[in-house]
Amino acid sequence: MDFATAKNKFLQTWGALGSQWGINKTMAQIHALLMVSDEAISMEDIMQELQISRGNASMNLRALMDWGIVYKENKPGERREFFIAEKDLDELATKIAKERSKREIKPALKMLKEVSSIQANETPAEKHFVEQTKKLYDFVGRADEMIDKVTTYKDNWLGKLMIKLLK
Amino acid sequence: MDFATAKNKFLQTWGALGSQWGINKTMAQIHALLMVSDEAISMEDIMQELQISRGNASMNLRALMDWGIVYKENKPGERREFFIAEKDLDELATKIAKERSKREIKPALKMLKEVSSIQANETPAEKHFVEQTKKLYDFVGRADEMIDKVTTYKDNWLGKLMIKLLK
DNA sequence: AATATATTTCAATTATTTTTGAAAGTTTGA
DNA sequence: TCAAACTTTCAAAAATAATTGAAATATATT
Repeated sequence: MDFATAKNKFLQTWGALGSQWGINKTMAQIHALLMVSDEAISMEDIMQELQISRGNASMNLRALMDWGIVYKENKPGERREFFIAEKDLDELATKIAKERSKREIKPALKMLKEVSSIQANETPAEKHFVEQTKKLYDFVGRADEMIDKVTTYKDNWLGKLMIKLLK
Repeated sequence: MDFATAKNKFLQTWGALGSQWGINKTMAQIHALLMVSDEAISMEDIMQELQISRGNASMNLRALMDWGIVYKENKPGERREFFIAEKDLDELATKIAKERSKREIKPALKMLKEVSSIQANETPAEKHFVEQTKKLYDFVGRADEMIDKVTTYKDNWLGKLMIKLLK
Protein backbone atom coordinates (compact mmCIF):
# COMPACT_ATOMS: atom_id res chain seq x y z
CA MET A 1 0.00 0.00 0.00
CA ASP A 2 1.38 3.42 -0.85
CA PHE A 3 1.25 6.54 1.29
CA ALA A 4 -1.66 8.21 -0.50
CA THR A 5 -3.79 5.07 -0.23
CA ALA A 6 -2.94 4.55 3.42
CA LYS A 7 -3.68 8.14 4.32
CA ASN A 8 -6.96 8.00 2.51
CA LYS A 9 -7.94 4.78 4.18
CA PHE A 10 -7.13 6.28 7.55
CA LEU A 11 -9.18 9.42 6.90
CA GLN A 12 -12.15 7.46 5.61
CA THR A 13 -12.21 4.92 8.41
CA TRP A 14 -11.71 7.51 11.10
CA GLY A 15 -14.56 9.56 9.69
CA ALA A 16 -16.89 6.56 9.73
CA LEU A 17 -15.82 5.67 13.24
CA GLY A 18 -16.60 9.20 14.36
CA SER A 19 -20.13 8.91 13.00
CA GLN A 20 -20.70 5.77 15.04
CA TRP A 21 -19.81 7.73 18.15
CA GLY A 22 -21.94 10.75 17.40
CA ILE A 23 -19.22 12.92 15.92
CA ASN A 24 -19.83 14.21 12.47
CA LYS A 25 -17.77 12.72 9.71
CA THR A 26 -16.07 15.90 8.56
CA MET A 27 -15.12 16.91 12.07
CA ALA A 28 -13.52 13.53 12.68
CA GLN A 29 -11.75 13.69 9.34
CA ILE A 30 -10.33 17.16 9.82
CA HIS A 31 -9.02 16.11 13.16
CA ALA A 32 -7.57 12.93 11.70
CA LEU A 33 -5.91 14.89 8.93
CA LEU A 34 -4.30 17.29 11.36
CA MET A 35 -3.21 14.41 13.59
CA VAL A 36 -1.13 12.77 10.90
CA SER A 37 0.19 16.00 9.43
CA ASP A 38 3.73 16.93 10.25
CA GLU A 39 3.03 20.61 9.85
CA ALA A 40 0.23 23.11 10.36
CA ILE A 41 -2.32 23.21 7.53
CA SER A 42 -4.28 26.08 6.05
CA MET A 43 -8.03 26.00 5.60
CA GLU A 44 -7.51 25.97 1.86
CA ASP A 45 -5.46 22.79 2.10
CA ILE A 46 -7.98 21.11 4.37
CA MET A 47 -10.77 21.89 1.89
CA GLN A 48 -8.61 20.60 -0.90
CA GLU A 49 -7.55 17.39 0.79
CA LEU A 50 -10.98 16.43 2.11
CA GLN A 51 -12.94 17.90 -0.79
CA ILE A 52 -15.21 19.96 1.38
CA SER A 53 -16.60 23.48 1.20
CA ARG A 54 -15.19 26.54 2.91
CA GLY A 55 -18.16 26.84 5.22
CA ASN A 56 -17.95 23.24 6.28
CA ALA A 57 -14.25 23.53 7.01
CA SER A 58 -14.72 26.74 8.95
CA MET A 59 -17.54 25.43 11.11
CA ASN A 60 -15.90 22.15 11.97
CA LEU A 61 -12.57 23.76 12.74
CA ARG A 62 -14.36 26.00 15.18
CA ALA A 63 -16.03 22.99 16.76
CA LEU A 64 -12.68 21.23 17.12
CA MET A 65 -11.21 24.31 18.75
CA ASP A 66 -14.19 24.47 21.11
CA TRP A 67 -13.36 20.94 22.13
CA GLY A 68 -9.84 22.15 22.80
CA ILE A 69 -8.17 19.60 20.56
CA VAL A 70 -7.19 21.80 17.62
CA TYR A 71 -5.31 25.09 17.74
CA LYS A 72 -4.66 27.97 15.43
CA GLU A 73 -1.08 28.65 14.55
CA ASN A 74 0.08 31.89 13.00
CA LYS A 75 2.94 31.66 10.61
CA PRO A 76 5.09 34.79 10.46
CA GLY A 77 4.57 36.68 7.25
CA GLU A 78 1.48 34.64 6.43
CA ARG A 79 -1.89 36.27 6.29
CA ARG A 80 -4.05 33.18 6.58
CA GLU A 81 -4.44 30.90 9.55
CA PHE A 82 -2.93 27.48 10.01
CA PHE A 83 -4.19 24.69 12.19
CA ILE A 84 -2.59 21.97 14.25
CA ALA A 85 -4.03 19.17 16.35
CA GLU A 86 -3.25 18.21 19.89
CA LYS A 87 -1.02 15.25 19.16
CA ASP A 88 -0.39 13.89 22.61
CA LEU A 89 -2.89 11.06 22.92
CA ASP A 90 -3.20 11.15 26.70
CA GLU A 91 -3.96 14.82 26.49
CA LEU A 92 -6.38 14.24 23.65
CA ALA A 93 -8.29 11.52 25.47
CA THR A 94 -8.38 13.65 28.59
CA LYS A 95 -9.86 16.61 26.79
CA ILE A 96 -12.46 14.56 24.98
CA ALA A 97 -13.44 12.80 28.20
CA LYS A 98 -13.76 16.08 30.07
CA GLU A 99 -15.83 17.70 27.38
CA ARG A 100 -18.17 14.75 27.09
CA SER A 101 -18.52 14.72 30.84
CA LYS A 102 -19.37 18.39 30.92
CA ARG A 103 -21.71 18.39 27.94
CA GLU A 104 -23.47 15.07 28.33
CA ILE A 105 -22.83 13.22 31.55
CA LYS A 106 -23.34 16.09 33.97
CA PRO A 107 -26.72 17.04 32.49
CA ALA A 108 -27.76 13.38 32.54
CA LEU A 109 -26.84 13.18 36.22
CA LYS A 110 -28.88 16.25 36.95
CA MET A 111 -31.89 14.69 35.26
CA LEU A 112 -31.42 11.37 37.05
CA LYS A 113 -31.28 13.12 40.38
CA GLU A 114 -34.50 14.94 39.62
CA VAL A 115 -36.52 12.01 38.40
CA SER A 116 -35.30 9.67 41.14
CA SER A 117 -36.37 12.16 43.77
CA ILE A 118 -40.07 12.02 43.09
CA GLN A 119 -42.30 11.22 45.98
CA ALA A 120 -42.85 7.54 45.27
CA ASN A 121 -46.22 6.35 46.43
CA GLU A 122 -46.93 2.71 46.96
CA THR A 123 -47.41 1.30 43.48
CA PRO A 124 -44.69 -1.23 42.56
CA ALA A 125 -44.19 0.52 39.22
CA GLU A 126 -43.29 3.80 40.87
CA LYS A 127 -41.12 2.17 43.47
CA HIS A 128 -39.21 0.31 40.81
CA PHE A 129 -38.76 3.44 38.73
CA VAL A 130 -37.26 5.32 41.64
CA GLU A 131 -35.06 2.39 42.56
CA GLN A 132 -33.70 1.97 39.04
CA THR A 133 -33.08 5.63 38.34
CA LYS A 134 -31.28 5.90 41.68
CA LYS A 135 -29.04 3.01 40.73
CA LEU A 136 -28.40 4.63 37.38
CA TYR A 137 -27.55 7.86 39.11
CA ASP A 138 -25.02 6.12 41.33
CA PHE A 139 -23.50 4.20 38.49
CA VAL A 140 -23.18 7.11 36.10
CA GLY A 141 -21.92 9.28 38.93
CA ARG A 142 -19.19 6.82 39.76
CA ALA A 143 -18.22 6.44 36.12
CA ASP A 144 -17.98 10.20 35.82
CA GLU A 145 -15.85 10.43 38.96
CA MET A 146 -13.56 7.82 37.51
CA ILE A 147 -13.11 9.84 34.35
CA ASP A 148 -12.25 12.80 36.47
CA LYS A 149 -9.77 10.90 38.58
CA VAL A 150 -8.11 9.22 35.69
CA THR A 151 -7.78 12.33 33.61
CA THR A 152 -6.12 14.40 36.30
CA TYR A 153 -3.27 11.90 36.48
CA LYS A 154 -2.02 13.71 33.42
CA ASP A 155 0.92 11.73 32.10
CA ASN A 156 0.21 8.37 30.59
CA TRP A 157 -2.76 7.62 32.78
CA LEU A 158 -3.87 4.81 30.54
CA GLY A 159 -0.55 3.01 30.96
CA LYS A 160 -0.54 3.57 34.70
CA LEU A 161 -4.09 2.36 35.00
CA MET A 162 -3.22 -0.78 33.08
CA ILE A 163 -0.44 -1.50 35.54
CA LYS A 164 -2.77 -1.05 38.50
CA LEU A 165 -5.25 -3.39 36.94
CA LEU A 166 -2.66 -6.10 36.56
CA LYS A 167 -1.83 -6.10 40.24
CA MET B 1 -43.03 16.22 39.80
CA ASP B 2 -45.37 13.29 39.35
CA PHE B 3 -44.53 9.81 38.15
CA ALA B 4 -45.78 10.25 34.60
CA THR B 5 -43.78 13.46 34.16
CA ALA B 6 -40.65 11.96 35.64
CA LYS B 7 -40.88 8.86 33.51
CA ASN B 8 -41.38 10.93 30.42
CA LYS B 9 -38.48 13.17 31.23
CA PHE B 10 -36.28 10.16 31.74
CA LEU B 11 -37.29 8.57 28.44
CA GLN B 12 -36.80 11.80 26.51
CA THR B 13 -33.44 12.66 27.99
CA TRP B 14 -32.12 9.15 27.64
CA GLY B 15 -33.17 9.08 24.01
CA ALA B 16 -31.38 12.36 23.30
CA LEU B 17 -28.30 11.12 25.13
CA GLY B 18 -28.28 8.00 23.03
CA SER B 19 -28.28 10.05 19.85
CA GLN B 20 -25.23 11.95 20.99
CA TRP B 21 -23.42 8.65 21.35
CA GLY B 22 -24.46 7.22 18.02
CA ILE B 23 -27.36 5.13 19.27
CA ASN B 24 -30.68 5.84 17.68
CA LYS B 25 -33.25 7.57 19.78
CA THR B 26 -35.90 4.88 19.68
CA MET B 27 -33.45 2.16 20.56
CA ALA B 28 -32.24 4.12 23.57
CA GLN B 29 -35.81 4.86 24.60
CA ILE B 30 -37.04 1.31 24.35
CA HIS B 31 -34.13 0.22 26.45
CA ALA B 32 -34.77 2.98 28.96
CA LEU B 33 -38.42 2.03 29.15
CA LEU B 34 -37.62 -1.60 29.84
CA MET B 35 -35.00 -0.60 32.40
CA VAL B 36 -37.45 1.20 34.59
CA SER B 37 -40.28 -1.24 34.11
CA ASP B 38 -40.98 -3.61 36.92
CA GLU B 39 -42.39 -6.21 34.59
CA ALA B 40 -41.93 -7.54 31.08
CA ILE B 41 -43.68 -5.47 28.39
CA SER B 42 -45.35 -6.48 25.16
CA MET B 43 -44.56 -4.89 21.83
CA GLU B 44 -48.00 -3.37 21.78
CA ASP B 45 -47.35 -1.60 25.06
CA ILE B 46 -43.96 -0.35 23.91
CA MET B 47 -45.55 1.11 20.76
CA GLN B 48 -48.22 2.67 22.86
CA GLU B 49 -45.96 4.18 25.46
CA LEU B 50 -43.39 5.58 23.06
CA GLN B 51 -45.84 6.37 20.28
CA ILE B 52 -43.93 4.47 17.63
CA SER B 53 -44.88 2.17 14.79
CA ARG B 54 -44.90 -1.58 14.88
CA GLY B 55 -42.00 -1.84 12.44
CA ASN B 56 -39.89 0.54 14.43
CA ALA B 57 -40.52 -1.33 17.65
CA SER B 58 -39.78 -4.67 16.05
CA MET B 59 -36.51 -3.57 14.46
CA ASN B 60 -35.13 -1.82 17.49
CA LEU B 61 -36.07 -4.65 19.81
CA ARG B 62 -34.13 -6.98 17.56
CA ALA B 63 -31.15 -4.62 17.65
CA LEU B 64 -31.28 -4.51 21.45
CA MET B 65 -31.37 -8.29 21.59
CA ASP B 66 -28.41 -8.43 19.21
CA TRP B 67 -26.52 -6.26 21.67
CA GLY B 68 -27.47 -8.78 24.33
CA ILE B 69 -29.08 -6.26 26.63
CA VAL B 70 -32.74 -7.11 26.12
CA TYR B 71 -34.37 -10.52 26.30
CA LYS B 72 -37.61 -12.10 25.28
CA GLU B 73 -39.74 -13.52 27.98
CA ASN B 74 -42.58 -15.92 27.37
CA LYS B 75 -45.51 -15.68 29.64
CA PRO B 76 -47.39 -18.96 30.09
CA GLY B 77 -50.72 -18.91 28.32
CA GLU B 78 -49.78 -15.75 26.41
CA ARG B 79 -49.38 -15.84 22.70
CA ARG B 80 -47.43 -12.63 22.24
CA GLU B 81 -43.88 -11.95 23.31
CA PHE B 82 -42.78 -9.89 26.27
CA PHE B 83 -39.48 -8.12 26.72
CA ILE B 84 -37.23 -7.36 29.63
CA ALA B 85 -33.94 -5.47 29.90
CA GLU B 86 -30.73 -6.53 31.52
CA LYS B 87 -31.05 -4.56 34.70
CA ASP B 88 -27.73 -5.18 36.36
CA LEU B 89 -25.70 -2.10 35.47
CA ASP B 90 -22.29 -3.77 35.67
CA GLU B 91 -23.51 -6.43 33.33
CA LEU B 92 -25.05 -3.84 31.05
CA ALA B 93 -21.89 -1.75 30.83
CA THR B 94 -19.85 -4.87 30.24
CA LYS B 95 -22.00 -5.99 27.36
CA ILE B 96 -22.07 -2.59 25.73
CA ALA B 97 -18.31 -2.24 26.09
CA LYS B 98 -17.71 -5.67 24.62
CA GLU B 99 -19.99 -5.08 21.68
CA ARG B 100 -18.47 -1.72 20.88
CA SER B 101 -15.05 -3.24 21.11
CA LYS B 102 -16.00 -6.02 18.73
CA ARG B 103 -17.88 -3.85 16.26
CA GLU B 104 -15.85 -0.69 16.25
CA ILE B 105 -12.55 -0.83 18.08
CA LYS B 106 -11.27 -4.11 16.68
CA PRO B 107 -11.85 -3.04 13.05
CA ALA B 108 -10.21 0.31 13.78
CA LEU B 109 -7.18 -1.49 15.17
CA LYS B 110 -6.98 -3.63 12.09
CA MET B 111 -6.98 -0.55 9.91
CA LEU B 112 -4.39 1.22 12.05
CA LYS B 113 -2.09 -1.78 11.85
CA GLU B 114 -2.38 -1.81 8.08
CA VAL B 115 -1.81 1.85 7.43
CA SER B 116 1.03 2.12 9.94
CA SER B 117 2.82 -0.73 8.25
CA ILE B 118 3.43 0.95 4.93
CA GLN B 119 6.98 1.08 3.73
CA ALA B 120 7.79 4.62 4.78
CA ASN B 121 10.28 6.25 2.50
CA GLU B 122 12.25 9.25 3.56
CA THR B 123 9.81 12.16 3.29
CA PRO B 124 9.03 13.72 6.68
CA ALA B 125 5.32 13.61 5.90
CA GLU B 126 5.35 9.85 5.44
CA LYS B 127 7.53 9.27 8.45
CA HIS B 128 5.23 11.34 10.61
CA PHE B 129 2.16 9.53 9.33
CA VAL B 130 3.61 6.16 10.22
CA GLU B 131 4.74 7.40 13.59
CA GLN B 132 1.35 8.86 14.51
CA THR B 133 -0.72 5.93 13.32
CA LYS B 134 1.58 3.61 15.25
CA LYS B 135 1.04 5.64 18.39
CA LEU B 136 -2.67 5.58 17.77
CA TYR B 137 -2.55 1.84 17.31
CA ASP B 138 -0.77 1.42 20.63
CA PHE B 139 -3.10 3.74 22.46
CA VAL B 140 -6.31 2.30 21.12
CA GLY B 141 -4.96 -1.19 21.64
CA ARG B 142 -4.23 -0.48 25.28
CA ALA B 143 -7.61 1.12 25.81
CA ASP B 144 -9.26 -1.92 24.30
CA GLU B 145 -7.24 -4.26 26.53
CA MET B 146 -8.31 -2.24 29.51
CA ILE B 147 -11.94 -2.63 28.58
CA ASP B 148 -11.40 -6.33 28.31
CA LYS B 149 -9.62 -6.57 31.64
CA VAL B 150 -12.09 -4.45 33.48
CA THR B 151 -15.15 -6.17 32.09
CA THR B 152 -14.01 -9.67 32.97
CA TYR B 153 -13.90 -8.74 36.64
CA LYS B 154 -17.65 -9.28 36.51
CA ASP B 155 -19.01 -8.08 39.83
CA ASN B 156 -18.98 -4.38 40.49
CA TRP B 157 -15.84 -3.70 38.50
CA LEU B 158 -16.50 0.00 38.45
CA GLY B 159 -16.56 0.19 42.23
CA LYS B 160 -13.46 -1.98 42.56
CA LEU B 161 -11.65 0.11 40.00
CA MET B 162 -12.54 3.26 41.88
CA ILE B 163 -11.00 1.80 45.02
CA LYS B 164 -7.82 0.91 43.18
CA LEU B 165 -7.60 4.39 41.79
CA LEU B 166 -7.83 5.93 45.22
CA LYS B 167 -4.84 4.00 46.51
C1' DA C 1 -9.36 55.19 3.12
C1' DA C 2 -9.54 52.02 -0.26
C1' DT C 3 -8.47 47.50 -1.75
C1' DA C 4 -7.26 42.83 -1.35
C1' DT C 5 -7.27 38.69 1.31
C1' DA C 6 -9.21 35.67 4.51
C1' DT C 7 -12.97 33.95 7.55
C1' DT C 8 -17.65 33.45 9.30
C1' DT C 9 -22.46 33.06 8.98
C1' DC C 10 -26.68 31.09 7.69
C1' DA C 11 -30.68 30.12 4.50
C1' DA C 12 -31.21 26.81 1.14
C1' DT C 13 -29.96 22.44 -0.58
C1' DT C 14 -28.42 17.78 -0.29
C1' DA C 15 -27.40 13.55 2.03
C1' DT C 16 -28.23 10.41 5.59
C1' DT C 17 -30.80 8.20 8.96
C1' DT C 18 -34.93 6.97 10.96
C1' DT C 19 -39.66 5.80 10.83
C1' DT C 20 -43.85 4.25 8.89
C1' DG C 21 -47.29 1.04 7.36
C1' DA C 22 -48.91 -2.50 4.73
C1' DA C 23 -47.79 -6.92 2.72
C1' DA C 24 -45.53 -11.16 3.61
C1' DG C 25 -44.23 -14.38 6.93
C1' DT C 26 -44.75 -17.20 11.12
C1' DT C 27 -46.83 -19.58 14.88
C1' DT C 28 -50.59 -21.40 17.49
C1' DG C 29 -54.71 -23.83 18.18
C1' DA C 30 -59.46 -25.07 16.70
C1' DT D 1 -56.01 -27.37 7.02
C1' DC D 2 -57.63 -23.02 8.00
C1' DA D 3 -57.84 -18.80 10.23
C1' DA D 4 -56.66 -15.75 13.85
C1' DA D 5 -52.90 -13.55 16.41
C1' DC D 6 -48.75 -11.85 16.27
C1' DT D 7 -44.04 -10.53 14.14
C1' DT D 8 -40.89 -9.28 10.53
C1' DT D 9 -39.53 -7.11 6.36
C1' DC D 10 -38.67 -3.42 3.36
C1' DA D 11 -39.82 0.24 -0.08
C1' DA D 12 -41.43 4.71 0.43
C1' DA D 13 -41.97 8.83 3.27
C1' DA D 14 -40.60 11.77 6.85
C1' DA D 15 -37.42 13.65 9.92
C1' DT D 16 -32.93 14.99 11.01
C1' DA D 17 -28.29 16.24 10.21
C1' DA D 18 -24.65 17.79 7.35
C1' DT D 19 -23.04 20.59 3.63
C1' DT D 20 -22.84 24.18 0.34
C1' DG D 21 -21.99 28.72 -1.43
C1' DA D 22 -22.52 33.37 -1.58
C1' DA D 23 -23.13 37.53 1.09
C1' DA D 24 -21.55 39.68 5.18
C1' DT D 25 -17.90 40.50 8.19
C1' DA D 26 -13.25 40.92 9.66
C1' DT D 27 -8.32 41.79 9.07
C1' DA D 28 -4.26 43.19 6.87
C1' DT D 29 -1.76 45.89 3.22
C1' DT D 30 -0.77 49.80 0.23
